[in-house]
Amino acid sequence: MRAEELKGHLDSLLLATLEGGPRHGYAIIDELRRASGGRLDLPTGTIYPALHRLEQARLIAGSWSVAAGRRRRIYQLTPAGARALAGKRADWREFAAVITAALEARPCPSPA
Amino acid sequence: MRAEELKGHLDSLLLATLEGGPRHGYAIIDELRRASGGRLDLPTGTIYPALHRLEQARLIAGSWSVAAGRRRRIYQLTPAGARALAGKRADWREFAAVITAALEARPCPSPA
DNA sequence: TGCTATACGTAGCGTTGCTACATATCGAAC
DNA sequence: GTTCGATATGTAGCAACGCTACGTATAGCA
Repeated sequence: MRAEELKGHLDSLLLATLEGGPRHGYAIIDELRRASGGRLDLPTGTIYPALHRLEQARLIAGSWSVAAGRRRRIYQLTPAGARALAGKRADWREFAAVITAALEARPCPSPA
Repeated sequence: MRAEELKGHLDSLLLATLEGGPRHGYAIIDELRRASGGRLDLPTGTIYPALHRLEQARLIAGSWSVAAGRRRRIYQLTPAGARALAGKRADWREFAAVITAALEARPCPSPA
């Protein structure tokens, strides 16, 4: 999976993962790997800045917790985040349809 | 259609459009608009640099022509471009499947 | 003591698509 | 005749994004 492809779609994945309940960053990586059959294995340097962005945008809310001596930042969807996710799902469906159509459809033969 | 979404997929669209025969930049914009039902309306500042990239990568070959007093740069797929397009189509199908799965699938409830 | 897994973080980089602008020709409108 | 829009190409500079590479820290096991 090339890196550039993911651009603009990562936020949707993170929000969708948090739809299943609050999670911390490391667990989100695990869940995305699981949900994709291992094809989505995102580095921490991708996840954490993205979570910070989403938190600043108030789409997710974070809080610290400590379990087994390890500090974790637990994130959960805000109402705004849930609305954003719905919009992003619709966006994705349209985007995927457009790209698929343009890729698969035989274009009109060029007049040249 | 948000801008970031397209990143990493534009090259595929351009190659696919040229699969229908040689075309110049302006005509590619028209064809993409037609093939997408108007939902893909790319600015020239997006198309031309992308075409230059693809030409430098030898995936397309350009040549000047003059019709009705207007100079045009006609591009056509190279054999390498056709191979690249096949790969990109496969990439897209996998990418779309992964994102769709991650977006639609209910994730495992978090243990938290 | 060292290694691995867990867990978070950031600085810097490279790629990419877009905005805004510049240039030029042609045909139609005024 | 000049203005305007469509046709046609081009570039400089910007902003956004995901990744690499690093750093920090704790827990558990060999």
